[in-house]
Amino acid sequence: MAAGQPQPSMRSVERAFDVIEVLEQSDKPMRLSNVARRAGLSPATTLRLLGVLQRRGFVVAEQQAYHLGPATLAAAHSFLVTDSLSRAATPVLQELAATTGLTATLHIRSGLERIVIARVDGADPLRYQLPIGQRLPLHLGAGKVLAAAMPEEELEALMSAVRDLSTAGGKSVSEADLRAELALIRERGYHVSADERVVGSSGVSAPVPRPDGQVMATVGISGPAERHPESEMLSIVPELLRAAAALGRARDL
Amino acid sequence: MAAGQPQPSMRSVERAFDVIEVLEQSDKPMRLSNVARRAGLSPATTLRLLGVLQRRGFVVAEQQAYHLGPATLAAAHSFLVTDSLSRAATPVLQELAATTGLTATLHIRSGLERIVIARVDGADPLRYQLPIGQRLPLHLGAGKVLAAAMPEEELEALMSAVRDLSTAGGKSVSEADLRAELALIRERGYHVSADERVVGSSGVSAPVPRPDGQVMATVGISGPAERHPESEMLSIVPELLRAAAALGRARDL
DNA sequence: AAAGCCTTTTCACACAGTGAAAAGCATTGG
DNA sequence: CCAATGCTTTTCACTGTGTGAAAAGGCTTT
Repeated sequence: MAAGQPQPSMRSVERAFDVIEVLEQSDKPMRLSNVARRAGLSPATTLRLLGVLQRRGFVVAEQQAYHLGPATLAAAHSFLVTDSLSRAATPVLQELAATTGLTATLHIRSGLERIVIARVDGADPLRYQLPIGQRLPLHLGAGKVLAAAMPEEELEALMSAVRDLSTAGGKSVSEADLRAELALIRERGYHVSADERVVGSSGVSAPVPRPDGQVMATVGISGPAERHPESEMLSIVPELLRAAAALGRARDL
Repeated sequence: MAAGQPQPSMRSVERAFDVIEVLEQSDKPMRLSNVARRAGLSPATTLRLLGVLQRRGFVVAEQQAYHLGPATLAAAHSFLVTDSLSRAATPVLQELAATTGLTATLHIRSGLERIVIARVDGADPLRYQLPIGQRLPLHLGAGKVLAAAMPEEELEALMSAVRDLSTAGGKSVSEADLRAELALIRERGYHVSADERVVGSSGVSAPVPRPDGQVMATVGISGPAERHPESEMLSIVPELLRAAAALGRARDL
């Protein structure tokens, strides 16, 4: 395996993660019946799975409302300490943030989404949430850099998984539009965005290449659009590409 | 269920989490055979489990070395956003840290360990690692506050799980010693420690009660021992207890 | 008090998950 | 350069695990 997709099923294990995903998507604790419905499982099975997850600390039940538990944090901690990209991220992002005054972010692709792995805020006071660990789409903003590197098969899966491709700015986007943009990104090696995922925010992102050529991560810079015109974003590109290359080299300790 | 321990087994799911735990404990990527050995599973089964975990993003394989993946971060993010204690933690810890100048920490018990859920550094430059998500023992430092609240059965499990009860300072501790200390903590409602888990570090911790009386979390304050004598730690106790009560009340939004 | 919905338990069956063993690969050393 | 060792991956037939329907037991709601 190590990269294969022949499916030795493991149904019950798969279902356990379905439950985790359901709980992850909810922003508040869920009742059993609700979890079961969302995960497409019978209440009996769901109860059993939640029982195991609970004993393992991945789920916490407050009376009868379930949500994810502290063991998720312990696992995440291990990931951050072990993963070579994560470990390399902080200093690189810090330098980017320091020299540009903007917010620097590292995303890793996971399935048909991307996850915020690290982030360093620049001088600009545009700080929403502490978004480390947040799942974000692949078809908006920095996500496009990752989408541009996907094999056709997965790209199709993405297209059919996403109902509405239009941006937060309200611009409607067809599949053809998106594909054209991805081609452009592949050609140029970076992507400049504005008002895509967040209105009023613009940024530049570049792919972080792995030794084998695969692209599973992006580095990006972003900030409030009015204060930072596209020209400024473009001027950062060389430095961004240097940072991306540095991160790419970091995979072996 | 919701608090029960009748064991509807789910062997394969349980094993999946055994694998996660094994990977979590290792600070570097592991090979298949190694994971299998540590988890006590056959290579075939281990491979299948890793396959599922990989597809779910909970495990990443770099060539043939496995470690935890970015999906753990996404789950942790959801936990931090959803869990009422975590959400309440930051402001409370900030105030504690600000008024005392020390580091304030919140732990939650998970199984026979505790996990660092939130932490705010005080003025003192005693900052090792970014330890959020770290697993720490229940028999040292703030952990004792949690151990003191455990039902006898679980306490016994803890005692037999921990081989060596002695502190980092080198003081050897018998089971009777520990039990006596736990009784004292139950009586007083807080615990002052020095050189227990980390040499040169001392602190005070208090239990965070839940409405049902259960104690599954601790708030604590800690700093370098020479600069902060026990008397100073004791003077903080009232404020600490107030913080603990505030956190206890926070469980319902 | 009855109706409705939720959680939890029980049970018999089917097939998902299993490990032994074989087949492929890589690495090491003579 | 080939043999030997140790790892990963595949295959396969058996068995016990995981399964959902249905019943039983709790809450709320009206």
